[in-house]
Amino acid sequence: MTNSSFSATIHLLNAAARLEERFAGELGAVHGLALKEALLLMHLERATKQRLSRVELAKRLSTSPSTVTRLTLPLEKLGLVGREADPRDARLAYVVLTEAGRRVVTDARTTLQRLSSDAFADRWAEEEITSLSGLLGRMAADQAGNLI
Amino acid sequence: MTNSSFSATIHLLNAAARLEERFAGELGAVHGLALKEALLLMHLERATKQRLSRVELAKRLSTSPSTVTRLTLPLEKLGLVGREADPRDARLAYVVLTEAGRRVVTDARTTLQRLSSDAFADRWAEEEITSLSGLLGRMAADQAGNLI
DNA sequence: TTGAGATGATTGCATATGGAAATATGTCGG
DNA sequence: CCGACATATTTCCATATGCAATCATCTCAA
Repeated sequence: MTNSSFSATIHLLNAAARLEERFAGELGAVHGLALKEALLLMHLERATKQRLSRVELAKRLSTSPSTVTRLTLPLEKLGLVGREADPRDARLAYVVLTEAGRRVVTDARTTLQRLSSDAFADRWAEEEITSLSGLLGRMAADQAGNLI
Repeated sequence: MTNSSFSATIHLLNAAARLEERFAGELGAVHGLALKEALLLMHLERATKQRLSRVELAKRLSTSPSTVTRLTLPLEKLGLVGREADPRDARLAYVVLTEAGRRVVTDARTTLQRLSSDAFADRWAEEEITSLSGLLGRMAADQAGNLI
């Protein structure tokens, strides 16, 4: 008997790698955004005041604070995000979604939704997708600030 | 109503990122292997004659041929894999698992199984994990040479 | 109030990775 | 057989990323 946790893990890593590969190309071609940049904007969109500290973004993206710093640089130059200080804590440098950023993230999400639908288009019943989504969602049950 | 494909996709990417982060540390500490190196060895172990061409490995790992070339270099120096030519096609440079590689991959898989079990330890019923594994496996149904 | 330790952000450095180019070899039609 | 095109591998180059060090600021206890 094969360890089912192991089996799920291997399948999960494989599926994610394939999806990322598949998404990166089209998302970049359509919006000039990397997948992680789109996810970053989506986190901002969903946050209170549409802003988050860099450390908080790093946690939600499962990446390092330094990566967030470098990820936001080009987005700031493009005017998709801005920078805000916290009056109570001068260490914080919030990343805040701009009006232009709101437009871009809306479009990018539409593209991601289409790509997602395509990925499940064949051989999948709606209830199977819902079941999969629910189970995967449970893996993030302990996590704050989920996108969905 | 939220697009369930989109929801599943977002959860999938998030779950994979968290698992990779979690696994990388311990796998490296225990065996000195990166997650992708362990997966590479596992693919070889499962293949006919325990060998695969670099292009085939790239497909199965969802990475580029150049990455496979560089991934195998240190593994070869460690004696975990070797190189074999194909008598019929001089372009091919098979990556073949060595006896030392077999031992290492057995140990690494044991570690991965333990880490996987830990990841699902709480809040998960066996049948839920099996269901998740089955659904994720369907996402790879079109793929040749699956690990599981 | 003050000093020790914690936290947020950035930067330097080393490593990882993809894509294009270069090279070698194979295949196929004429 | 020959040339055009395809395929496998490697290398070059640019980019991406994590970690450790650094700096600034905050918190808390004495």
